[in-house]
Amino acid sequence: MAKRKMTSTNSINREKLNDLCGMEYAIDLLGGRWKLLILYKLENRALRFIELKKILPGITDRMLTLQLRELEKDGLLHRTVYPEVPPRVEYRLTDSAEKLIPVWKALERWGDAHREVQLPG
Amino acid sequence: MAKRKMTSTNSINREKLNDLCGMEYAIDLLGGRWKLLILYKLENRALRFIELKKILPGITDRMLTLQLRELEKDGLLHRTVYPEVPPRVEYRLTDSAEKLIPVWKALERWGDAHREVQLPG
DNA sequence: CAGCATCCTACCAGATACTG
DNA sequence: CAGTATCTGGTAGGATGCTG
Repeated sequence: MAKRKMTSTNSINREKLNDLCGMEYAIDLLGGRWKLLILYKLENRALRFIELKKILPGITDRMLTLQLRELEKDGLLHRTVYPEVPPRVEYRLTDSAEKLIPVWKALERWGDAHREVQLPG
Repeated sequence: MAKRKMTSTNSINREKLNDLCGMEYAIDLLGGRWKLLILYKLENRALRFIELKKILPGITDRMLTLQLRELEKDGLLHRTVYPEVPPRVEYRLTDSAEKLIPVWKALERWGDAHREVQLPG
């Protein structure tokens, strides 16, 4: 089978979509180190580039830019540029992305619970 | 901040756990191309190595082995070896992993729905 | 069957410098 | 402020061959 790229820095091959179940599709769009985390931080609020950078520990400008661009392209983020000086750009969730809120809420709860089990005390 | 490895082929740095929210912890454990998919395929059934390989399109022996070992180490899979010839090894979800079922169910539904929106027709 | 060992490469992602 | 451009190393992950 043809190699399907799957990293945080790629978008899905549109021609291969019919081969994928919803899970694989979702993993393709959200997989990687930063994407889910970025969406999660944008829950119920728009944030600027620099604000995102502050609350995403260790991300570089480059990676943040790349991830934001892909999330935008995949219909998960809105990017709004305000024609001001200095420039201001805000990112917020699309309706599609907001439907993911229950998913990451559940994932977060699980993470907290599982961590307790694995690291008691 | 110290670089925190985050790939499908590493386990979390236990000393850094206090810095992480449940989300980051969960992403660390489940991130990457295969892990969530493997767990998903094991829902409600135990599978053998070769069976997993068949239903995971494109995975290599090497990657499947690596991912299974990490999932086992992180407390998400049970590995049962039956002392037979030829050898038989079965993998099944732990209780912790079973608590993730609602997460990937929701993710799967979202993937299906989002794909419809992005690719009408 | 269920893997491990080895080798190899593409490319992810960090560091740094620069720009409108 | 909100990004690009460029260079680079590390590693994810593929191919192949072998073993208990």
